[in-house]
Amino acid sequence: MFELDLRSRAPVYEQLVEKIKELIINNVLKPDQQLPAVRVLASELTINPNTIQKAYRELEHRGYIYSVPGKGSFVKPAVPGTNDARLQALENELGKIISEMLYLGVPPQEIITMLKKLLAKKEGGKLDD
Amino acid sequence: MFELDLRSRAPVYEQLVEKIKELIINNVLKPDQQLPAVRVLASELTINPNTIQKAYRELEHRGYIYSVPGKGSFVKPAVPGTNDARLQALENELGKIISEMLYLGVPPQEIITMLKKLLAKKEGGKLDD
Amino acid sequence: MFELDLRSRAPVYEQLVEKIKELIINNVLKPDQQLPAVRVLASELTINPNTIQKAYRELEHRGYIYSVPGKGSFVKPAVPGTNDARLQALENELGKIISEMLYLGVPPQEIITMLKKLLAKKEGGKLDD
Amino acid sequence: MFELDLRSRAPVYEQLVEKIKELIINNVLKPDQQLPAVRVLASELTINPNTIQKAYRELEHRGYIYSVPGKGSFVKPAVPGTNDARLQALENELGKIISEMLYLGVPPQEIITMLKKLLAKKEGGKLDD
DNA sequence: GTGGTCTAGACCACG
DNA sequence: GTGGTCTAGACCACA
Repeated sequence: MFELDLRSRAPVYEQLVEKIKELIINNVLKPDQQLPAVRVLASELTINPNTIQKAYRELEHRGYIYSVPGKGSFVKPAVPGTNDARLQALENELGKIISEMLYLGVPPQEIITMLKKLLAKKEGGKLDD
Repeated sequence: MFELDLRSRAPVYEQLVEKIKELIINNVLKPDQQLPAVRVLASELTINPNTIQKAYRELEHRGYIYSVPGKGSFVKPAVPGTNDARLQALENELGKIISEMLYLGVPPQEIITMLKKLLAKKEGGKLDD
Repeated sequence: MFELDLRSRAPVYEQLVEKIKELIINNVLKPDQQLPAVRVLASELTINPNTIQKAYRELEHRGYIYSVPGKGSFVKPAVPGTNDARLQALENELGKIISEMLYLGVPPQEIITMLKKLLAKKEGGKLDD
Repeated sequence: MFELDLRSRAPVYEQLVEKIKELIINNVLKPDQQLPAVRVLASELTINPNTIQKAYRELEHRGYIYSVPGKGSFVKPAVPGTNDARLQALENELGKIISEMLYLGVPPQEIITMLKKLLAKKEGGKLDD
């Protein structure tokens, strides 16, 4: 399903959170789709089930999935307009990235072009579903 | 000079790295300008000099500053075209941010507008220097 | 009759208990009225009859209903003055809620107002029956 | 510091969360005061440190404390006006409690009296600090 | 010394 | 079979 870097400084469970979050955001994992069972994913990644569970719980706290004991874990459908705080944080990050690009000598026009290209790709990817 | 959040779960030295990196990127600290001496900064921020040391070492490792033994640490001038790896990483991050914004329901057009607004602000700030 | 949230992390039988308890408390289910048969309710809610059984057993244990073997389950009439323990527990819960409201900055006067408003609504609802 | 019921159906870590939350809400644990170290509390309660940590992390997620690695865990000062959702939930719970009290035969006037008495006690307790 | 991560392995409730 | 809880015990980064 995906790869983990066990030697990374980032905790394994955090890497898991990021990877799964990405799959959800990119619509690879669809709303209400079931995630791999804790034990299954654990054995696939040769990682302790507790670590997977920690990742799942963190994803639940962050609002990306929901877990039903005895049933499984599922992708939580996003409700637009309920994450203003998150959006603000994203705009903030965006600002930092732009600053660094400018610092590295990328012309503003090129940044805009880059953004448009990325948007086209993402939108295209979405239409593929 | 700047503020640290000792309550944050982010390590102090990491916060330092981020803050100084920001000052360099935003051209507040100019190329070849000398950074505050370790002991001075330590007493100003009332934190352990070892922590400052670690932050400076990290900044040097990441290519934002250089150290001259016996003299101190200085801002490393950015040379356009020599940081393709970093640029690639930034584009990657940009992609993730865009994905999440789309996921949260922000229309593509609005993202472009947001970017342009941010660019205008940054460029304006730079011209002020 | 009512809705269950199969996505909730609360066990289905617990949700059932709460819902039915609410119906009894709010006098929608009257004293000595018969509850739906286990199998009927099970097919209506499309859940396992065993789950309904468990909920009914729990409700009986808590004193809200009584079962007549071969006949079915019925709402147990409340006899004022026989539930001091439950009342004490409720006062306890009330205390906790008040504490948290005060902690969150709600002025005492506003809490009293809120209570009176709620009481008016409940009493009104009861008169409607 | 407090007691746990190891035979209860409620998970130990949840009991811990509730108890500590109560201490914070009732101002027994003051803002920015340090909580007992994970290992210390674990040995005091003869419970596994992991369980304590799980409770602490949950409290952090719910906004009652903050943990700084290497430093300790501390009570997070409450910021009034930032918990509308929580307040709504509390009002909801309040409604249920009132319903049940009415069901048990408590006259509305008595409920108001009870509330006022509780408020007086809580306020008095706060003034004691 | 602090919180944090991770493993191995056991047991439980739910449906 | 599912998620959840708990223990015992090891190791790490930070200040």
